[in-house]
Amino acid sequence: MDAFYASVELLRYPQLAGLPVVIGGGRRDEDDVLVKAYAGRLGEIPLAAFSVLKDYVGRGVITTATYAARAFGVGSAMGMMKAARLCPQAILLPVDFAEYRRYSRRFKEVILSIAPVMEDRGVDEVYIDFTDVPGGQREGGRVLARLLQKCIHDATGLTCSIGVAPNKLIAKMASEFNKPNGIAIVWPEDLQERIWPLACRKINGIGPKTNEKLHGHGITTIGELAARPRDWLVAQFGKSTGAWLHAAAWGRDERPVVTESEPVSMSRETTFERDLHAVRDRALLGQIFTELCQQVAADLQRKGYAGRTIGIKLRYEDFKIATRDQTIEQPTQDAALIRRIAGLCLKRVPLERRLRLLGVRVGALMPAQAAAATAPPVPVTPELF
DNA sequence: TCTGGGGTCCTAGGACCC
DNA sequence: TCTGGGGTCCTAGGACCC
Repeated sequence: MDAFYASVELLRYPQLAGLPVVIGGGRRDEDDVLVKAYAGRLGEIPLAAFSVLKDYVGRGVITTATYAARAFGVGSAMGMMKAARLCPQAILLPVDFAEYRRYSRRFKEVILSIAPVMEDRGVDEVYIDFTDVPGGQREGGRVLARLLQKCIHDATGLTCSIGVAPNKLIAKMASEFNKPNGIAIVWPEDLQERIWPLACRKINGIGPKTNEKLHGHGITTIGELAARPRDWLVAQFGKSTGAWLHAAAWGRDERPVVTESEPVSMSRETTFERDLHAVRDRALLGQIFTELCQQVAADLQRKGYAGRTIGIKLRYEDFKIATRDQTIEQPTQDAALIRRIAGLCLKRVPLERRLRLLGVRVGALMPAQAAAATAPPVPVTPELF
């Protein structure tokens, strides 16, 4: 989906069309301020709904920016304070995940009604297997892609960009070619001309670290990566990553479109308004800790899962991360038990430095029903003879 | 001007068992 | 008395993605 969160907000507030708008989480000033520059131009937007980026205080990051805001160099994952310097006049809207999820469900329903083999990749992205969809091969998939775009737009008012290719790896790259509201068809024989000139970073799975390492070896483009012998890549990056890098550069990817999966873990975490100290802010930390446990437990219960591995995550003021976890006998979804085990984890981690973030995680999940079936029988008081 | 939240997967060492 | 592999589980950290 194109600029998904921002596009949903533009449906709600059409008078923002063409203006720089950013969607950001985190905290804002108590009093949301409407900047004078926009006074009179925005009609009936409730003042409480938004503020202006330059008035933001806090530690949030941008989740989405409209194309008008992107023109100022503002982009996702950028700190709000930095974005405010680049584009102080941008309208700032708080995130409304519930609303985005509603639109997410809607566009996925549309896709499923047309092409039932769909893999969920988060709130705004999916893989679709065109192979067995009637007409899915016409014009290399362009006809079906156009149909999907039209049906999604009719149902939601939103635009999306679609890449069609022989596998997920190339399709993902192709989907970026003609954003927004674009379609790109990439054939196997297009590899050299359309994929090899791209930066390695465009490969889904090559992040900042691998990219840096590749740069260190003088490898910038996918074509340069493809030129390296497989054995050399294995020697540099290890058996698994090396082989994968080679395959990816040559456009090879056999992963199926996975239509169903079970969650592995659920977690809640929060970044504090200010860094907290384990001793000096003990009461506040304890309260936040308990709330996180309650939230995870509620998530587990609502979704019908229980887990055996309880863990915590700390981020220190210097941004270093520490995790601890402990596995228990029986899966649980109980807030008090999670709190108790997480408390034990907390005792095993250094607490001298101040903390920026605290998180609680439950892993090794299984459906709560299955978990109940594995529970040992309730002990019976032995009869006394 | 400091950098969110919720996930998945991989690696590597150690414990433990056969 | 000393020495084998193989397999699974647990734990901590890290890379990456949306």
